[in-house]
Order: sequence, then C-alpha cells, then structure tokens
Amino acid sequence: MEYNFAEIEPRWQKYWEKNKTFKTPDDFSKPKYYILDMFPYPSGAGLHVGHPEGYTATDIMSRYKRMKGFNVLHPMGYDAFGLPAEQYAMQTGTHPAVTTNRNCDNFRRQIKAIGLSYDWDREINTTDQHYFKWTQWIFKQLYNTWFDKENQKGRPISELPIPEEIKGDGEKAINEYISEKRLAYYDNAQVWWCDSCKTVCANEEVLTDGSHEKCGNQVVRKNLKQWLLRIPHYAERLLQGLNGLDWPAGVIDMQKNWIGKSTGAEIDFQVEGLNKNLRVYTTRPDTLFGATYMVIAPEHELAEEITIPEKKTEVEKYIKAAALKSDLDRTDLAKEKTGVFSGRYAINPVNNQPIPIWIADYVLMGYGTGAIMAVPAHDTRDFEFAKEFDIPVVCILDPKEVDERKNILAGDKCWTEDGEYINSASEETGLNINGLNKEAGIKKTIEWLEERGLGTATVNFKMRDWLFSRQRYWGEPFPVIHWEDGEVSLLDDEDLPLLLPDLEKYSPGESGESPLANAEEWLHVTDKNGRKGRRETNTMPQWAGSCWYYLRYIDPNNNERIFDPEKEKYWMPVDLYIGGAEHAVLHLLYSRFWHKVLFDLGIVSTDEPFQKLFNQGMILAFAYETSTGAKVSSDLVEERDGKYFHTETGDELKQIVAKMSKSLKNVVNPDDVIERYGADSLRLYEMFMGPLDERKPWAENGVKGVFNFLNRAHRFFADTNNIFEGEEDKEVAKLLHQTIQKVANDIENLKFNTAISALMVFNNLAIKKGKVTKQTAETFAKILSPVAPHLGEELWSIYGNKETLAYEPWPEVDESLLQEDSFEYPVSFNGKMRFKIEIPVDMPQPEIEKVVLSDPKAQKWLEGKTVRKFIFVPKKIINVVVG
RNA sequence: GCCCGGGUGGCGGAAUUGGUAGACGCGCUGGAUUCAAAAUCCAGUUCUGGCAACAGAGUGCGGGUUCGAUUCCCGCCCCGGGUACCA
Repeated sequence: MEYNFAEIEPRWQKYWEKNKTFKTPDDFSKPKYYILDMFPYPSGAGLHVGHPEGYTATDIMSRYKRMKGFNVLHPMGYDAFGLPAEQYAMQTGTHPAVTTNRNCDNFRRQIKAIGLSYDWDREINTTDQHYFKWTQWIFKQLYNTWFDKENQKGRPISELPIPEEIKGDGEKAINEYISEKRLAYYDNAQVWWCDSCKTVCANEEVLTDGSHEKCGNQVVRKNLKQWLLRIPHYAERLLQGLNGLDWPAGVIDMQKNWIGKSTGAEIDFQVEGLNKNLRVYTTRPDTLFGATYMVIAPEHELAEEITIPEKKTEVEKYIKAAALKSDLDRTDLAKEKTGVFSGRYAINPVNNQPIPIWIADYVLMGYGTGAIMAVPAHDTRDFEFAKEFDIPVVCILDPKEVDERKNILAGDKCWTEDGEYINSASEETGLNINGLNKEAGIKKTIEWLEERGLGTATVNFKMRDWLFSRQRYWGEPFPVIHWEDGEVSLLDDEDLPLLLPDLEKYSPGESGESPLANAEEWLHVTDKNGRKGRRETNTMPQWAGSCWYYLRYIDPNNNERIFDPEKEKYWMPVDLYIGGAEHAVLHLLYSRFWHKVLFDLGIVSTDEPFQKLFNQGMILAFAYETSTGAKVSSDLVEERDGKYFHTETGDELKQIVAKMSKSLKNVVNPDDVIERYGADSLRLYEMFMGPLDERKPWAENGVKGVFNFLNRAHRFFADTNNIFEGEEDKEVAKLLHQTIQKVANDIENLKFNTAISALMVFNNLAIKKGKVTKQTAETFAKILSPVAPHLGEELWSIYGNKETLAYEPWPEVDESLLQEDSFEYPVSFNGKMRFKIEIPVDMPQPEIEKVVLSDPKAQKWLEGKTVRKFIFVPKKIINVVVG
C-alpha cells in the first residue's frame, strides 16, 4: 500500500473545510485556550519556510489541547498595510488593495496546504475597513485619555482636573493644558527621514549605523508635524507588568533595557555670577564630593547665557558644529570626546567649591535635564573627558582590596564599583559620608539634599514618545480634521471608518507630504458653520493594526462594537503567543501599551495581553564560500566525498550556515516541499530539525528522513493485516504508554523534536513486532495526529471511524504498565561504567551490594583493591569506589 | 564596552533534580532482495589501538567541588542576537 500523500492530504483538508471542523464556538462552559501566531505581512514572495515553523508549533499545540478537552481559539489573519504594495502602486498604478488581496489569497492558499487547524471564519485583515474602523476608534481612545500619575492609571480626558490658574487664562489655555495631557498629541517633531522611502521612521526603525531598517538607506533629520503617543507615561506600568509573564528572559531583558528605568536625584547647582540654578540629573548623588566639573548639552537653554563674553565665539562655534553633527552620523563621531569651557563656574552644594561648567555633546539634551555633574574618578565617560582636557580627578571612593587601588586613589584610573568613601565630608555644609558604602552613601546624600531643598530623588526612563505617523498612503487614515482656526477635532464614532480616497498617483510630495495631500476632494471639509478644514494627511504606522489584532479575533464580525465584552472576558489573555524574536521590543511593547490603556478604560479585562510568549528560531540554510570568504551560489556547488567544490573553478569550498537568500539560491519554498514530500513531512521536518527556539539550517535530507518515517508508519499502520483484535504484547503496550506520556509532556513543553523522536521509536518497535492490536493502532493514530494530522485522520478512518479524530480525547496513560519490577543498573567503578546488572527494585541495599560485588564481571575491577565506598542510587546507578 | 543566548560524532540534534554521553534522524560501510538499479529490509557506525574480547581518550579551553560533572563554581576562547556616551 503506497503512502499517497498527494491524494490523502488534500482530501482531508477538504473534509475539514467542508465540515468546518475547526470552527470555534464561544462555548463558555468549556475551559479555553487561546493560541496565537504573529500574523504575517502578506508579501508578494509568498510563504517562506520560516512561517510554517511557528505555525506548525501552534497548530500542534492547538490540536493537542482540543484532544485534552479545551475550547481552542486558533485564528489567522494578515498585517496587510505596508510599504511594498504602495511602492508597487507607484511603479505600476495598481491600487495597493488589489496587490494586497492577491497576496493574501496566495498566503491563504499556502497556509491551507499545510493543514493548519485555523478557524477561517475568524480571519482578519488590517486593511479591511471593518477592521481599521476599530483601529481608528482606539486612536480616539488614546487621544481622549490622560495618565493619572498618582494612581498610575489612564483616565478619560473628561476626568482631568484643570488647575484654577489655567482656568483663569481662558479656553485656549485650557485646551492647551488638555493637549499636553493627552496620550496622543500633534506636534512639531525632529524626526528621522528616509529620503529613499519618502517617509519618517521611528527611532526604533533606525539602525545604529544610521540606516533605515526597512531599506538600508541613510536617514536624515527633518522637522515635521507629527502625531506622537506618550508611551513613557506607562513606563513604570510596562516595566512592572513584565514580572508576571511567562516570557523568554531575553525578551524581558530587552524590554527592561528599552524602558531604561534609572533612579537617582536631580540636584541644583548655583551658577556663579548669575542668578540662576543649573539642575543636573545623576544616579550617583553620593559622588558629589568628587565632582570636578559640570557639563551641559550644546542644546541646553542656558548654554549661551552661561558663557562669559571672552568665550562667546568659541562656544558659539562649538554649538553650531554640534548641531551640524547631529545631522550627520553622530554615533561614528562619538568615539573621541569634544567640548568647550564656558568660562563660568557653578557652586557644588556639598562643599561650596566652584567647579567649571563645560559644554560638550557627550551629554544629551533628551535625557534627564541635559546637564550633568562630572565625577571623572568614578564615571568612565567623565574620566575620558577629564583626561582629554586636563581636568582634576578626585577619588572619593576607596575600592579597598583591588589590584589597581593605588592608581585609583591617585586618580589615574576610574573606579565605578562599590567601596568606602574618603574625602567626602564638609564642616561648612555638615554633610559627611566618609566610611559608608555606595548604597548608604546615596541614601544619606539624598536625605541631606532633600532636607535643604537642594535636590530631590528622581526616576528617569530612556523610553521616548512614540512617533505615530507616516507620510504614506497605504495605512490607516487618522480620523482627524485640522480646522483653519487652529482647532483639531476627531471624527465622531458614527463617521468611522474614515476610508482612504482613490488616487491617480501614489507618489509622495517632495516636501515630505503624504500622497493623501493630493486627494483634493477627500482632503477639504467644511463644517455646518462654513468653517474650512483639512483632513490629516499622514497615516498610521504599520504597528497600529498589529497592536490589537488579537482582540479582534475574539469577535471578528461584530459591527456594533470592537468586540463583545463577554467573549473578551472568556478568551483573554492569550495563553500562548509564538513568533519571531525580531518583535521582542517594538510590537510587543506597543501592544502592551495599548492593551494597558484599554484596560484602564475598562475595555479589556486583563492588564497584560500575552501570558506566555515563545520565539521560534530562524531557519537558515547551508551556503558555500571560497577560501577567501566569497559566497558561492548554491547552483555552482557540487559535492564529492563529503567535500564541496566549485563547478567552474574546481576550488574546494567551505560549507557554512547563512540566512536564506535569493542571491545564494538557497531559498526553500514550502510549496515545493509539499509537492515532493507532502504537508505532514513539511510539518514534521520543521519540528524535528531541533529545538523550536534555536536557529538551525534547512537540509533536504532531513525532510527525506521524516518522510521515510511517515512512509513506514503508513505502510505498517494502514495495512489492516497488521492489526488484530486481542491482547497487546507486553513490550508494545509498555512502550505505547511511555510514548503517550512522552509525547504529551514534550508537546506541553514545546519540545516537538523529541516528541517526534518518541513516535519514531514506537513505530520502529511496532514494525519489528509485525502486528499490533486495533486499540494500539488507534492510539498511535491519535498521538500522531497533532504533528501529522493528515496521516492521523487517514489511519483513524481506515480503522472504521466515521468522524474526525480532532476531538477524540487524548489517550490516558496506564500507569500500571509503566511500573518496573526490576531495573538494569549500570555499575561503575570509580565513576567509569563497566557493566550492567539486572536487579529487582525491591531488593534491600545490603543484598544488592553482595550481589554486585560477587558478580563474576566485578572481579576484574576488585582484584587487589579494597572497596572504599558503595554508592547506590535507586533506579539510577551503582558506583563502587575502590582503591 | 555592556546585557542575553549558544559551543556535544562526518551532519541536525538527545541526555529528569549532578547518575549508562551520543536517543531519534541524516550520511557512510557491509549484507539481503534484484538480470541490474531505485525502493525496501537487516547489521554496523564518537575517536584511537586491536581480528576480536577489550583497553584508553572524549561534551570549546584551563582549573575546582564531588564517589560521580555536558549539567554546579572560578578564570578564559570562539560564534550568534540585542544595545550603545541614557549620567
């Protein structure tokens, strides 16, 4: 009997589709399990083998959980706004919606061919007006929310208390005050501009070398009116929320770093000869006695005022150069420190000593107060600067027992760790922290500063406002009108969705305006009083649609509201979310932010959206390079005796592992794999390659391996001559139940590679035995079905079952079959395994010792030696120490 | 520089709380079947020595703890990812 996957698989896919096997009811009586994939951007290139990796993993879990009695929500959709369709439109004039729909159709076809058990009635598409209506609606919620810092909670703007002094200044002042509190605001912002894509990019989309993540071109700074979201208001909540999540530690770390919380103090320094204070932020107020100079950023508002006349020219030149520098590639120039002395001094509050104020671009205006006190002895950046400009280095923290102590005390070396304070007392001001350690020193200094009103304990975050608009056509339009009198208003809910206008031409304006600025009819509006207005021409970034899609799956066709709250309460949170690690920060942080706002407004019932997160590793491919490191396209490589040669030059090549790429001709298309080996083989191989979270190279021979397994399994289990009614062989029964248990455990722990291995082991034994009972065969079909669902269903039906096995209960493990009455112990002598011995599990230890030591095989190792120790670990090992 | 991962046969990878290193699969070798091949089946396959029984070595490197270390501790090396003057 042949394993005709090309006939079997489409037949079952049709069956599932026709019977709506995986349609998920909102049956609140059952325990729920929500399994989510990161939905794809439907590119024109179609699916690559990386997509099915995550999708298969979630599919296995979904199928397993259904058999375990869960009501499983497992949906799929498309994150379909995006640049490529728009660029294609610019070149060809094809409407992006046409391209997008075509690509979605192709993705759907490809995904269905893998046999994934999605509820297709819940499919969503971010470009569908019924979907983005609600994206626009959420934007309105953000706009109409302020963050109550005291209660750490977002609240409706209507609840914002307006201070009396603002009220007195009239309506305009009130509106301005409110604007400053909204989570979404419109402002002039210096932004990164990609001239090649004709769009702004968020800071996060600009790589460290100053290039645009999407296209690789260098970005430049530009000032534009933009929408921004005040995500930093939620910094503390976003940080705290990480604590209860079952997420990879690496992702949690990355989010923590991104949020970048630091605690310290803001301290005021009096500027000598000016009636002004200079406020600095420091995490190390304890090192005030070591402050030998101060630095303010070139953009600091006091930079010019502070500068004495004699230094004016020099300082102005420096500030100009620094401004220019920020237009260039700042990171490259960051290696050597530059700066200029303002000629002015500030008074150190702890000892009333004057210290010089410098202007230098190693201090950033955007963080803290844009000014620092510099402690070169205990901060590496300040140390470098001080050495560059010959500024004194005063050590105030004795590192004690450290090799470099002498150099550190002399100020020749920087010390940033803990120690004991020296030179840290002033009779004049009364502060003395000598002898304390870092922790106590920080505490005491802050108390001292606060008592005198010189400073306050402060918390700072690295995270910045989120730039939330793009100069694009193919995105969600903002439901916003800018009126001629300067008022900004949002559309009423009943006027949503605001659709995109059709355009003749999709190219952006040279000035950086979105293509929407050309849609004259759409653009201009007049209200009932004849006031003229202009619609917002920016559109939302691609993140917008993906920020909340997991919520829409819950109730995707609801036209009355975003979703039914009862359904939301039942299904949320997402129990398992699998996707690529590239979304560790941005998507997952933005989503969490929106979710928390919706939670505060009472729209969703959970504080966090994704309970468990897992990142699948990237699938790579073998590639080849010459001895000089030049990559060679795979079609120019031949293998001989396990070595690789260039077909043209004959040079020996080295096999390496690299990302799949068109230029290397090593891209694998899932369609081809399915055509040659079937969907079950594709699924199995993707899971069998190695641990889900690791990166691993694709190897065609590996596919053959799992194909072979399915073939063998089919040949044996589909042949009813091998199936009998009666009592199962003991060895088979025992292994079967071990396998049930192992497969279940491994699936729960996302260790699909070893689950498949266990199925192979059982298959091998069954074939060796030549026959199994019908019950065993049915059980095998069941435990095989999560990983190879087509073959599972096929076998199940061959045994005479009329219904799908997708909802058959997962087989129970018969514990009694797993009990051993004896165990084969490995016997070691001095830790080295020498032989094995079968011992009944109930034998008492003294007898075991006797049996082992008198065993003929043991004599060789005991000869002329004394037994020093006899180690016996039940069901593990016996180790005899001799000497 | 800093923060995370990861280094195990020819290859992908297994190995509960420290307890038989190399499961499973690929590849390779030999055999069966075949006119022959493909497919299939059987046996072997960490390395070194030996016909073999067997012995020695072995989880990136160097130390340590332990009866026993891929697993724990200390010090390094290499690879991958993130981040980069955040005071």
